[in-house]
Amino acid sequence: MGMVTGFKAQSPWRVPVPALSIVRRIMTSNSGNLSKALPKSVRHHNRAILLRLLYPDVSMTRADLARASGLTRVAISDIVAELLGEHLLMEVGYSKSTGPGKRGRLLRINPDGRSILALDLSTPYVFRGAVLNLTGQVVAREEIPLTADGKVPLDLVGELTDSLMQRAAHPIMGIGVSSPGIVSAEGVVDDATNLGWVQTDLRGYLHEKTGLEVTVNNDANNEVLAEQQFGSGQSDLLLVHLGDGVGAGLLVSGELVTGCNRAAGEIGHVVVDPTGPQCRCGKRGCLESLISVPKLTAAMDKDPDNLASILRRAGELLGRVLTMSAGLMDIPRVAVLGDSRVVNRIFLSAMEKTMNDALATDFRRPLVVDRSALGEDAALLGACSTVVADLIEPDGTV
Amino acid sequence: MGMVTGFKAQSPWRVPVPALSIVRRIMTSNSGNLSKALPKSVRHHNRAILLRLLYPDVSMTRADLARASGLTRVAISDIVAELLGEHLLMEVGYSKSTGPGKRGRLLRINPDGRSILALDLSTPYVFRGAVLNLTGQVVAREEIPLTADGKVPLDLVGELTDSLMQRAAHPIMGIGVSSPGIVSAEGVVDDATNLGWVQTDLRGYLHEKTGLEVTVNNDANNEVLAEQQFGSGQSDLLLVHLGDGVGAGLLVSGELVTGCNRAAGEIGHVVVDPTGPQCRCGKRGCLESLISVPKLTAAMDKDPDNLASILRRAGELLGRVLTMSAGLMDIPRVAVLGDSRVVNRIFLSAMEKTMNDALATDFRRPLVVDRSALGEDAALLGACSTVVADLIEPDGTV
DNA sequence: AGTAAAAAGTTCAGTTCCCTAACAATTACG
DNA sequence: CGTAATTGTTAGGGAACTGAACTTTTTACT
Repeated sequence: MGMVTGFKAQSPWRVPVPALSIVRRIMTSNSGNLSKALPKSVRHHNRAILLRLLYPDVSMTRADLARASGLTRVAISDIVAELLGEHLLMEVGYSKSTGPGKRGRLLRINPDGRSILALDLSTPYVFRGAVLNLTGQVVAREEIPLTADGKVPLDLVGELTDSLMQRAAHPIMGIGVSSPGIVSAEGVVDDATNLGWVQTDLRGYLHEKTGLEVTVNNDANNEVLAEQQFGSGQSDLLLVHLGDGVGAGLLVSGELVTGCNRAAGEIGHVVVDPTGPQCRCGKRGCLESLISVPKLTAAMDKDPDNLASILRRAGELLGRVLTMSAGLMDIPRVAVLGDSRVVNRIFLSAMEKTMNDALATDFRRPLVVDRSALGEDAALLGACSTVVADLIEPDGTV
Repeated sequence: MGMVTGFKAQSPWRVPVPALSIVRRIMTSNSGNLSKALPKSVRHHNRAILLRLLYPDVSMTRADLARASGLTRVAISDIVAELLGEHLLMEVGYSKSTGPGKRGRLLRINPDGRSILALDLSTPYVFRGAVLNLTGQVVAREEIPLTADGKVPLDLVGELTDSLMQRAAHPIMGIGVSSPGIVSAEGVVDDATNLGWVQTDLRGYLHEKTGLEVTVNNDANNEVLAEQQFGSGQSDLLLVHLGDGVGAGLLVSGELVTGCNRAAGEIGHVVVDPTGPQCRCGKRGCLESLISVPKLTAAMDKDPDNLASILRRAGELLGRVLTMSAGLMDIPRVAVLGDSRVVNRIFLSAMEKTMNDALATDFRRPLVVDRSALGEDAALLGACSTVVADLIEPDGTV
């Protein structure tokens, strides 16, 4: 390899060595993963890896876990002993023999090792709650109507929580909440106009009341987590919830996108047609004013002969406004959650076609647009998953 | 707290306890952070925390570092001794006294502790390279024209690397590359049509040749990393590069978004106007066919009386197609990089106004649209930052 | 049937990395 | 000048991993 031919060494650029105005890196950067690591954190991390390998219903021997995790059998035995002691794992018989050698004892998550409480405050007229086990199965349900006798919503949340706690048969791991509005990292709910909540410290209230760990997230955000954890398993996913409003949850590399104002996914009042109808938010042509479920069903009721074309146009509109986002983030799938009168084949295929027509290239696999695999329980399951995440996500401390 | 009033215990939902089709969590999920943790990883993590606190030119004493990191002075002393031994840190005098007590010794990054090689293969007609120090200052530059005597681009990359290595005055930490096209996680470049690269293992080639660590990223992706590291410091940021093509880089919570096909940011050939002009990609009305720098300058040359309106319309168009993404991800700022004949005040303010008109709500701070703080060196600086990241990002191993 | 090989899980010693506690050195202040 | 505060270091101890060796169980081969 000879010298480079024809280059100008030290050539002066137009920008004259831009003196590198190195602005100090702002410490809010990088997902806050700036906490110190302790030897203890190593254990926490490795516990999470084992639990994730087994979650939700995989059976493996210690030796399997060692191979899968890269840790030694010694370390696995130690961690497993700890997890068995905490009733998070259970032994379930012996492995099938596949050749010479001692058969290993199969381990799996003990679904009833803990109970999880989940609240869904995002449905109209009613607060819903459930007790779930570690694997996300609903063990018990409660609900409490919002119309109730002059009580404020926060008290109803308290009562719902009380009755859920009484129905939990195992140690309660934590409370997960799906709330409408903007939810801060500290669990403070803002802008939940339907509930009249402005800067309501929901996490503080529940933690104070119960002493339990409490995670609060926006409803659509939790729904996309549920879709990952209990649905498709995809780690890049956009979920759009069509309901009375329009919200979205966004997962990138398995991480929930929350945004700089914690307002990620709040797309209902983004103007998509400045000539559109007046929205209750004051602007014209918000997405919500065009394709919310009430708007579409009203249009369909009014013009029952053109159901298909109403739905097709709505699907095309939603597809059009989301196309660039799907392209920008290179997302493989958009899941839509909502009333099946609206979110049906016609709507979804119009949306899918619109997006793929605009996105198609040879380096991109076609985008899939379909209905969320989860039903009405999505928000509850998502809330549950935020609680379980403390156990199976290594990111936590280290 | 009494019993919940008016709830239906065990009420049967329309979806009859959806049997929880718990699809097994696909193991590609969650950013691949599933590697085991060892005591060694703890040290790596804590080293990174210290270096990040000091990066790029902060001076602190050991005691300062202990307070800032949460680690004890003992641990800090130990880690610092190690870093001093590796010439990554240096002592620079004593701290000012602010009260009683011994004065501490100030520590800072030793900019010349390592050299970093950066290559920018994304500019037309020429490959550019630079030697940088740890803090991202350019120490030397090289370039090599692409027009050269029948040599294939890969050989030119090799020659450029050779000459850069000769100019590195300190131990070389690694090579960072900004390449056009789609770059896989393994550093294989695909779809770089200008260079004729299809499935070209650039990282393998350079690693083989030099034995150094090599990171390869798409050019726009690296540029947004540079903008974070050496520009604004924001950890949520969209950077749009207007050049012969149109590309973007996206940062969410400080993490680069790469997408399921590694095609995140490849927005140039997303159709934004199906009635638009034919694009060389075969489709009609791709973003690139409407607002690439050549297209806009051609339009401006042809109609010199309407420069402002051409730019305004272009800015409005770009703003319109990016609005939903900014809303969906709740991004505070869009930075635009490109020729100042196009990316100027008129263009940017049209874009900014378009987006804020559509996004404005009371829970969202106004979006900022401006020019990237970095100039032509953005891609080089970004490449450099990917190399330095191994040092100052705790996420790596643990 | 007997023996060798293989695999699972455990025991033991050793390493890394952190913490707490105690100490020496330096500085300000009354 | 003595006391308190602060920095940085030394010494001892605990948590969590590894590697090597060991026991037990199971299969396979002669």
